[in-house]
Formats: sequence, structure tokens, C-alpha cells
Amino acid sequence: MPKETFFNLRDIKRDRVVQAALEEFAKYPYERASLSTIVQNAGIAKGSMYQYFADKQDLYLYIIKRVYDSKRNYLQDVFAKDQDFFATLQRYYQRAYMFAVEYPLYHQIAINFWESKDDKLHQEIIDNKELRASDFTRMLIQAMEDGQVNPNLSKEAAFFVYHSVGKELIENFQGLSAEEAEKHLEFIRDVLDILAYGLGRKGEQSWVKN
Amino acid sequence: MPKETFFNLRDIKRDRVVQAALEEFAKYPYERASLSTIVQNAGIAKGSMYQYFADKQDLYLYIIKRVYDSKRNYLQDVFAKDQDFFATLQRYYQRAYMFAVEYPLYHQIAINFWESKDDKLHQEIIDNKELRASDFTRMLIQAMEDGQVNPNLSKEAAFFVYHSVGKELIENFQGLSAEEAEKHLEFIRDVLDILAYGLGRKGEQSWVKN
DNA sequence: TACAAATATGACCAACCAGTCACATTTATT
DNA sequence: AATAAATGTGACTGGTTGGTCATATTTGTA
Repeated sequence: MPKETFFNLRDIKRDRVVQAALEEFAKYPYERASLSTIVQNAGIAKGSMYQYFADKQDLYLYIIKRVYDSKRNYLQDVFAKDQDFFATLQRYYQRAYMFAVEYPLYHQIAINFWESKDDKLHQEIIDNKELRASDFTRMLIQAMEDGQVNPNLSKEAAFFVYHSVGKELIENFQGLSAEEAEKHLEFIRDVLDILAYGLGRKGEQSWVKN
Repeated sequence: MPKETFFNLRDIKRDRVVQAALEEFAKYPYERASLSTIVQNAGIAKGSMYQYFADKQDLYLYIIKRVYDSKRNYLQDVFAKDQDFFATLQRYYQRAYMFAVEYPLYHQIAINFWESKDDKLHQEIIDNKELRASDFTRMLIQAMEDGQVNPNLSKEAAFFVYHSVGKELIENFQGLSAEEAEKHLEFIRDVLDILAYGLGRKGEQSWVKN
């Protein structure tokens, strides 16, 4: 948590600090990111930073929180729109892609974060993954009951497949030229279709005789 | 490339240097790995290391080469045993898993390597990925002609799915207890089955009417 | 044994890092 | 205007890093 002093700052100055931190943590993972570089780009003295934050990790966690709050907010209306399992997944990943295009800095910071090896940070990543796993599993069970998904599949394996592909999908679009967006969204659809045909074929349900 | 001096070393000493480097690069990615730690664990002087290698990167690339040579050798007879596309993939990933269990240090170094952000190293990763992509695509096209795989699928998307899942599969098994090996191998089979049913159902070929 | 070539050494260097602190400056309160 | 509180500052500390180099030791050769 930042200190009170940080919140008392004038907006322009506070934004400069945040912006400089965003840029640095987007460029480098936590351990290699440099506080000296951040304060230099923010145009403040080294000591000032320690008036705002307890230490490097405090600053980092604040930035991470901003990023994930923003992403959660961006994705909030993706779920529960309808009950189509496959359509929901496609909305989710396409929207996650659009987030990456719209907020490239946030996107890069998130990538750097979940690749972090730092013990304390790593625990948060695992917690987060388990949280998403239970969300996904809930959706999956519902879809199995609805008859959208083959109910004989291993739930763990199904989550694993979607987690892997989703992670790589999001990570993959670093070149975020807006012109290619349509092509990228189509690619996401192609990839998810491959998974969908494996998880159950709508209308045909090819698994029933298995 | 190591200097001649390195190869002139007595086996015991050379192995000590290699072993210390392996342990350090397994523990930390390139940038955070410490030469000082390596020389200390190897029981040699700092200066000696620079008699053997030009610099840190020279040492690292030598270690990386060892790792990948070893892995390539370990996986060499996986392909071309038979023409069953899905069986070959399963052999590949199960064997890659066994490699990880058998050579945990090598395994960890490989993971750290392909997560590296260093420009020069990153290029090698991309090259490597493209090489595997063309290998995979060749197999895929063959399987499409054989009727094992739905020929209407996007080849890029198909590779992407296998690449993502394969990468995460290999990365995932860090707790490499030999007792759980059977369970892990079964999990790999479950995951690949999900993909297979999406790429085409053997015997049934559910895509033909699509 | 005498010389030369190869190899080993660790103190040392400059560059960087996160974090500190005595002090200067600005802002709020009386 | 005078005082107090809050905020800003950058030189400095102790640590780490990759890399160097003059010198010492070992090894090979004659």
C-alpha cells in the first residue's frame, strides 16, 4: 500500500510517477526493473519515491493491482451474458485480446508478472490460477449438464487445455497493430474452434456412443 | 564457443565447472544468474572462468547447447516409428516428460531459456519455434492426406494449439516425483485426447459432412 | 636443470542496484 | 509574521554484478 503522501500528490505529478513505473515494469520483470530509472523518468528524487512507497515491492504491488483491477473491469461483462459455453469462451479471449491492444503497457506488465519467479509473487500467481480454475470448472460442469460438452472428459485436462491455449493466445499478440486486429480475432476463433470440436460437437455430440 | 583451455581441462575439473553452471542456470534465468556464484561452487577463481569462456554469454550458450543436444538425442527415435499422427504426438510429449523427470536440471534450464527476454537469445527461441512449426506442419499435412486429420482446419491454428499445450505440459511438471509418473503420463494422454477429438475422430471422421 | 608456454589466481574496477538520512524547501496553521 | 508540519532532495552506504590484469604457479620441452 502506498503511503498517504502519495495520494496527497497533485494529479499531474502522481500520474507522472505511475506512468514511469508502468513503462519500466512493462519493459522489465520485477527483479530487473530499476527504481533509479523510474525516478529519473518521473522527474523526482530517489528519496521522494520512498516518501510515497515503503519499498520497491510496495510500488510494484500497487502497479500490479492497478493493472488487474483494470483488466477485471474490462472483462466483467463477458460472463453470464448467455449460457453458451463456447460463445462465452470466445468472447472472453477476444475481449482479452482487445484489452491487450488497447492497454499494451498493462498487457505487458501482466505478462511479466505471471512469469515472475519471486517466491512471494509466485504464490499470488498460483492462487489466481486456482481461482480461475474453479470459475472455469463451474462453467464447464454447467456445460456438461446442459449437454454442450462431453461429460466423460477429465475436468482437469479440459481446464489445462484452455488455460494453456488461452495463456499463449494472449501472450502471443505482442505486435498489436490495430489493422491486423480482424485477422487476430479470426485466428482466435480458429483456435477455439479446434478446442470446441474436441470438447463436443454442437448438434452432433459425437461422444455419446463412446 | 569455449576456449581451447576449457577442453584441455581434466575431466573432473571440467565437470565441476559444468555442474556448477548447470545448477545456477537451472535456478535463475540468464540475467539473474551469477558468475560469482558459479565459480565459487565450482571451486575455481573468477579469472579462471575467463580462461575457459569469453564471457558470461559464451558460458551460457555452451550450457544451452549441451541441454538441447541432450534433449534432441533423447527424443530422436520418437518420430517416424509409425505413421499414426496422434500416437506420434503422444510418444513425443510423454517422452519429453520423461526427459524432464530424468534430467531435472536440463529441464529447468530449458524452461528458463525459452522465457528469456534477452534480444540475442530471443531470436534463437523464435528460430527454434519456427523449426518445430515446420516439422509439425509437415506431419500435419501428411496426416491430413492420410485422412487422420480434418483437412479443413487452419494449419497455423492447429500448430498453435499443440505448441501451447505442449509447452505448458512440459513446464507444468516441476514436482517430478517418480511415483507419480504414471499419473502424469495418464494426464498427458487425457489432454492429448481432448485435442485429438478436436482434430478428427479416428474411425468416425466427424468432419466429412461439414 | 633451464627455459618457455600454458594455466591459475584474487585483488581490483567501474557500473549498477535498493535503500537511507540529514538537510532544504514548501505548505498549512496559528 | 512566526511556527509547525509536510514534502522534496541527492549525496551517500553497503552490496552486487560482469569483467580485467599483473603476477604466481604448474606443466611441457629441450
